[in-house]
Amino acid sequence: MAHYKLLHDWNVTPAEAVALQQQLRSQIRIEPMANSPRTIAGCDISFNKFEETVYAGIVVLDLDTLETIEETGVISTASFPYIPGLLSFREIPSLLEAWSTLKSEPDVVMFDGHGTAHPRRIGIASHAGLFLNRPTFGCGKSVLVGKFNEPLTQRGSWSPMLHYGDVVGAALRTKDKVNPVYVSPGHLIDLETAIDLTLRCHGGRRGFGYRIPEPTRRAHNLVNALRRGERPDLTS
DNA sequence: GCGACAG
DNA sequence: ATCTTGTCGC
Repeated sequence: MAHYKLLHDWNVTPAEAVALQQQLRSQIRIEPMANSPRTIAGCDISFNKFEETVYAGIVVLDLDTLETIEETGVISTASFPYIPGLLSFREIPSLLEAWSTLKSEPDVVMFDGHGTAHPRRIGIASHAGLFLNRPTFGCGKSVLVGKFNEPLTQRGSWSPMLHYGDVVGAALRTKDKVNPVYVSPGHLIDLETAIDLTLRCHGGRRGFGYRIPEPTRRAHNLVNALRRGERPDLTS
């Protein structure tokens, strides 16, 4: 089973969460990946509004064929509320539970959110990367922080996202004429590699494929099916 | 002080 | 995030 290191307690107040981010940010390493990845994991959580129960899932794919290698899901509970800038404290705990049930160890992990494109440069992808101790990056559907020029409409076009003088990520077009996704490195990876991997995770080519990259898309479908009770096999 | 604000 | 049908545009 895949493991991770519990760097700190998750039972904290919002103020303590911010203090933890300030303390952890110095440990984040933005650098080229040490090894060429063969597998990539996508993760996501789903829940019914106003309820504590959350459904967390992870899907592992082969980077070359985009075939699903493994998938897992868990039903858990999230006590921390959603607060912009503190998303990791709400989602990572349950995602780690799912992670611990994985048989394989993904080479790199994609998150539905941001990495360095965060007010304190430690979005969910970066935070999780420290716990998992492996390359991670974020691919969000909307912006938290960062200014950028609209990239050209062609798939593959991108423009840097700037925040207080730092290039924190990229607005990347994953498909012709559709809104861009926002990519940023999490830990043990650089922006260029994160962009490349995101493009490789597209069922791409001429009108096929979606805006959301396959790892996240499949994880999203998985957790929704779990929430609706359509995947009893993942529970028992 | 006002507005913005991942999922 | 989630609740939901049709509809505008390429």
